[in-house]
Amino acid sequence: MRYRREDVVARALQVLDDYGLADLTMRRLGTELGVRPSALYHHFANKQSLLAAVADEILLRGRHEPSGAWDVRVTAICTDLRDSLLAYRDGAEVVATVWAFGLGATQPYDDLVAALKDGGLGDLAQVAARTLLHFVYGHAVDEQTHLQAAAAGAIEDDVRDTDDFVTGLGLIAAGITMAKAVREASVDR
Amino acid sequence: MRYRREDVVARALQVLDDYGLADLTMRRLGTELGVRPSALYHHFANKQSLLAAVADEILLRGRHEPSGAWDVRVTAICTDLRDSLLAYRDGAEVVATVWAFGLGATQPYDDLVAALKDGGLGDLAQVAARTLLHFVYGHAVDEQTHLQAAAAGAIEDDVRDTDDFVTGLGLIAAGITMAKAVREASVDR
DNA sequence: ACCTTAACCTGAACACCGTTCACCTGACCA
DNA sequence: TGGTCAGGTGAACGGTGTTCAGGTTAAGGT
Repeated sequence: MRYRREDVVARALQVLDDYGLADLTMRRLGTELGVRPSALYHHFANKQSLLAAVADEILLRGRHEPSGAWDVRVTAICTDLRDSLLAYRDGAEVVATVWAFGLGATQPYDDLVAALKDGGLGDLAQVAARTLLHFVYGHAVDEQTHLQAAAAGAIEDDVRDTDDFVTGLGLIAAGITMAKAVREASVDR
Repeated sequence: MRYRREDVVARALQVLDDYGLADLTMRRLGTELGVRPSALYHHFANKQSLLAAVADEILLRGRHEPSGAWDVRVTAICTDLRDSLLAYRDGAEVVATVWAFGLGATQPYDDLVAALKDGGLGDLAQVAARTLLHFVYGHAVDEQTHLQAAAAGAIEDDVRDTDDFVTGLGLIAAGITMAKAVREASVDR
């Protein structure tokens, strides 16, 4: 059996979901595909590139085209993003890392900036988008970490996580709304 | 020469600052101390514990006792925290990871919750504190990542980072202030 | 039908990593 | 003087990402 790039990504995503990021190793993935590890380097320059492709695939599979008023769109983008991250084991960690290193996963940022610019945030759009992403990624990584600790240890899982996410997101959204008001007042009319 | 736990932590912090997290290895640290790597396991159960101690040391060295009105205290805690993280190479990454895994670095969270409770945020204090930390850690990790990329590549370093931090922090602070107002109105009077 | 080309893969090695464990050493204290 | 024990040694174990010269196979044009 011979594989194409996309086959490898799909299998990597499955290994990630089944065994976690720590066990998503080039050797493990190779074994899973019935192939030597070195064969994977014909599809990806290094493991980071592989992970970047996996991150983009996670985002692609959970993507909804943003629509509606700018503020509900911002909320929807963040909520959908969280759902995408939580859909695969260690998904948040993978996507957050790839985004932080600038290797991919740019879609959520682009969508957020577009929505915020439509909302008249102007130059604040980029800062606001990054602030939102820091929250969503941070919260999702926390949630998945504790979720995994709960699966191994004795702690029962919190359903409070979803409420916390909505609350935290609302906090930032309120700040953005206020900043928009201040901005429009300073331009006078 | 024989070492105590704190000597090892101090040296680890120096290795971190000089060579980065990727090169802070048990073998490297051992060599730096003139000792076999296995000797380090007399001071720490594993590398994670070592990193937890390093994270706490970073926070301890940059710590200012919080004081003043609750809102300026919240801002001061976040700003000082950022300064602490940026004071050592890869400091943000180390502290954020230790905090995420629940192995230490709890001081900033405790300080923030205390300040927010003083501000009358009530049950929202914990959520607000985590939201602030997600921002500070996320921003600092980004900043340090790009700062390192700039040191290696051709990109010149942005001074815009500090402005971005203040702006983003102000966004969340505004959201918290608004949430506080809403909360107090709903309790009626 | 043949042959070329490029994509795909092998096998073996390299230089690391965190961690364990039986054993040794030297300072301190009763 | 002798015991205790924190600190250190040396060697190994099983794992990691990555490289590279060479083999193999599928596809496509002539």
